[in-house]
Amino acid sequence: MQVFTYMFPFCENRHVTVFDPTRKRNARGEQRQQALLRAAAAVFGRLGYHQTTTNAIAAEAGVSPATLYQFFPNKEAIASALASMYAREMAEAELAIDSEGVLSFAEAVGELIDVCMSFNRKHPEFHTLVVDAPLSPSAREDKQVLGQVFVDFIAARLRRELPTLSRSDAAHHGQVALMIFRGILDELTIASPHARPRLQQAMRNAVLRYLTPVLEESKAGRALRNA
Amino acid sequence: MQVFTYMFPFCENRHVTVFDPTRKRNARGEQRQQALLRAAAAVFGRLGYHQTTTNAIAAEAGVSPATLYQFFPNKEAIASALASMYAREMAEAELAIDSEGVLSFAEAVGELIDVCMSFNRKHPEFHTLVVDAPLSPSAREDKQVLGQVFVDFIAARLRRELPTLSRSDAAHHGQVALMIFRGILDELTIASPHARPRLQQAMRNAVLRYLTPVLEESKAGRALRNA
DNA sequence: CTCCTATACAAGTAGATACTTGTATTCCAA
DNA sequence: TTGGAATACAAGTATCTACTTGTATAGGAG
Repeated sequence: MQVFTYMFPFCENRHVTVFDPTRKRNARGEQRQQALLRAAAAVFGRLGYHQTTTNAIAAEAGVSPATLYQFFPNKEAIASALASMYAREMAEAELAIDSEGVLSFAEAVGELIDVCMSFNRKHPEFHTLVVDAPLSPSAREDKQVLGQVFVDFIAARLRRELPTLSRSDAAHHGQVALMIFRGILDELTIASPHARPRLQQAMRNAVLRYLTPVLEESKAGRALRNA
Repeated sequence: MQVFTYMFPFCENRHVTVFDPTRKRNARGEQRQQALLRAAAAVFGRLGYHQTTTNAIAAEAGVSPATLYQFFPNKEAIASALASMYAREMAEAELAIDSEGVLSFAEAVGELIDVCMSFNRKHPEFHTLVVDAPLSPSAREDKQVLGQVFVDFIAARLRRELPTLSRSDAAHHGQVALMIFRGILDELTIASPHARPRLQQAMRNAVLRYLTPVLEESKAGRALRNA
């Protein structure tokens, strides 16, 4: 796989036959690129990452395979572009939750879970991209940052309720909450519409029931010490 | 892909050049088949299902690729044979838990989780086989049965504590417990040895904290009605 | 022994699919 | 208007890997 070929100005033959990251885009090109991303999202959503072929993406977008490679160096780059987009968008949505800080712990965590579930329902292809696709380093970082935002949200809320909780313990509980979320999300993405509401409720229960004892046990400890 | 070719008795050329499920094995053949399965397990464990090539399995076993196809019709069959073996073995181990029925709810569920975690640690390749590999119908059934054994174990224990709980609710909670288990297991399989004990504890906490309120809330309800 | 069959492998084939080549066409800035 | 750059695609190629072919050897039942 040749990612791209530099064509230096002093080079005789300057026409670009492979992807060139420095290439200028005109309006048509920008639209094509967006259309290709939309098409890729649709096909990834239908078939999953591995089953999706670049030819299928090109066909879905109504262009030839060669055209696709004018805009993306390879299949991974398409998945990475989408995954990065979604990861940043989702992280932003999480950061916007309760910016005034008026929600209770349970309300805030419930809202976090709802936001994440809605996002995954709105973009079903996100799941396969994050789970199955080999992403570029930069996309992997965006994905990792997204996870960190989730973890930090919960850690911050835990420490707001219980300032004596160490940062590392708070982060640990955030991470476990994320694992629980992902475990149930895996099923949610393949669940029948009929089964979904119950699972969504189970998701909230599972995460909150894991987290609240972290606060409760400590209150109990305080009560004991105060007695 | 040609799974096998029937060589009928009245056929002139009876030599078998592809896999034949009816073929008799001698001692050497049985050993080769086991060695191939062991080799496959090792490579699947190192590389995951998709990255593993049949050539790599043959090389690991020290045989030619052609020899491998004397014993298995295709790559999927190797994964399926392993997955079936493991799924049955694991289900058996789960069914053996607390056969005398002396453990408390929390002890029994804790034991279930320990058994499952140990098994996955002992056979790291099981995870990729179950998650990534396209299995044969029969292996898929074994996998599904394994999941059901986990769910039923928890459902039975829930109903033993709380006979008024409906079968379908009990099964639902068992399923959610399984999702939580899988979510944390995903991380456990890639966690550093240093991080593992804490995660194992988190696993027990997460599942038990999800399940115990099912019993507690109902006791609370009963207490209210009795007041 | 002797014949049939199981075992073994060197050296392939076949099919899928990510990606390229060469060239024609459109756009737009100067 | 015109030339260079961007867009577009028909028709490929290259590679990977699951799987076969043909043939040679070992082993056990009779």
